[in-house]
Amino acid sequence: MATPRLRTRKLSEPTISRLPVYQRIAEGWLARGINRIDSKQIGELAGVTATTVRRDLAGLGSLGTRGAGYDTSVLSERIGDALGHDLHYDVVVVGVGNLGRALVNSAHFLIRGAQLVALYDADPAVIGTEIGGHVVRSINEPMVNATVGVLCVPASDAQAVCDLLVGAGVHALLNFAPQVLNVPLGTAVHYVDFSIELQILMYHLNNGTGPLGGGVLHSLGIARVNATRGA
Amino acid sequence: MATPRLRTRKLSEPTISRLPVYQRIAEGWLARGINRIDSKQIGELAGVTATTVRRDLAGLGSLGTRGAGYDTSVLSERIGDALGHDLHYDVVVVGVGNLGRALVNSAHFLIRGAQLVALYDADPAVIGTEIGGHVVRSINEPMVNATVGVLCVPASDAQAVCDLLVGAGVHALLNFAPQVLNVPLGTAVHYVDFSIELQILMYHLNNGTGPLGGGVLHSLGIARVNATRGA
DNA sequence: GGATGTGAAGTAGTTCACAGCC
DNA sequence: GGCTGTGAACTACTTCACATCC
Repeated sequence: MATPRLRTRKLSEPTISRLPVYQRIAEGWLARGINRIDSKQIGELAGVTATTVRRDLAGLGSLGTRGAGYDTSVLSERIGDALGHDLHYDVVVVGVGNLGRALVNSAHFLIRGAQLVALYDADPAVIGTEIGGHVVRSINEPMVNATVGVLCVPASDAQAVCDLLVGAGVHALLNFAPQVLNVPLGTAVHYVDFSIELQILMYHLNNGTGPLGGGVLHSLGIARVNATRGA
Repeated sequence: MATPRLRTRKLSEPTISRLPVYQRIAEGWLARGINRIDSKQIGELAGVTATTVRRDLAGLGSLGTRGAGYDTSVLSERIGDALGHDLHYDVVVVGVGNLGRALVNSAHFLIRGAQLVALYDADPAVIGTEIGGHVVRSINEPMVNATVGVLCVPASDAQAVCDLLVGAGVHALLNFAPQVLNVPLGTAVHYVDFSIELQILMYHLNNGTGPLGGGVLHSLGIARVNATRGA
């Protein structure tokens, strides 16, 4: 489990959120047979400045070549290392409504290192059916061992499911329910809330703003948080 | 369309992402008949410090009462005003695969002010069927007039759909495809990328970190961004 | 020549600490 | 007494500008 290894020093939160973007860009170029890219090109595609790209990448060590830019395959690999893609993660998805299905069926969702091991649901109508190559299990069955839990359940069930997952040894939760979760110290929870994303967009619409304003007016670098309990 | 009005001064990006959380908390308490809340309580439920809550709310004017906290109904209302919930938004969703359905069927997704006006898809098998009270139209039909467009299409189709929406007068896009969009200046784009959220979580899992560390170890305040083109 | 990597400067956001008001 | 609202300090992040190296 804990495989600390000689990882790079701690990266900043904004950097962490941008690295996956750079990696995807590098992989895209690599797939097209291009194996050189510079910080200006990455920045344009990612919607950030070239300086920011260089700072972010400098945090992973000296990956680039002065005068020539970055090697796309080295870049992809080193970012993967920094994000922990070389480790192995067993992922459990709880709740196979439309959102759960969307994730399970998405080619993009599970990246290298992450492997779906089980699906759970409470609805007898879907228990036993097969989705994305996995038979949906009852939430009342014992949980399999896993590292990451993804919650795609209603807010009212989120805490109970969270407790089940934590009890089964899950240390990281991706929570799509608009509900703050209580977890033991040492458990990471990351919240994604669609409604909040829409509200952020609406604010920018009203105010004609967005952090960036050059040619492409992105509403980049926004965030997500959590929600209320009960109600 | 443009209804600028006497809006509050510009709010910071992190503040904007937290206000919807505070609002939901206030509404939850209000629904339970409680009409007073203080910054410490909000902070605990939202996973931020009381000071941050007060700073954020101070940006909307003096909403609170010294010694007594905030009135939950006033709070909810004023946050709604700041985020533009008093205005009206016509929302179009393109792509009614699992993700599109999840959004359309979610009670939480559309908040006050936002109204779903049409669904589009390219798949003949779903065109003409009814989802969430709306008949799915063909992407080849002319687009209805709308303010906000939600893209739930594959990355390869995202730019084309984006162009259609922008051509039809849409000024704000919520993009779930892992694809950076080119839009005219003045159009807001907000990106949500599930795979990136998972990668951020995995980083925190490996590093035992998370911006906050008190009792609840949230991986709060993370972000989203975009992706590569082509591939 | 050209692009990286980085000290230094600048900007934005958070936290402290307390004055002000109920 | 208690909690808001805010100047001041602090911390974090970004941008500038340039020395460094291929």
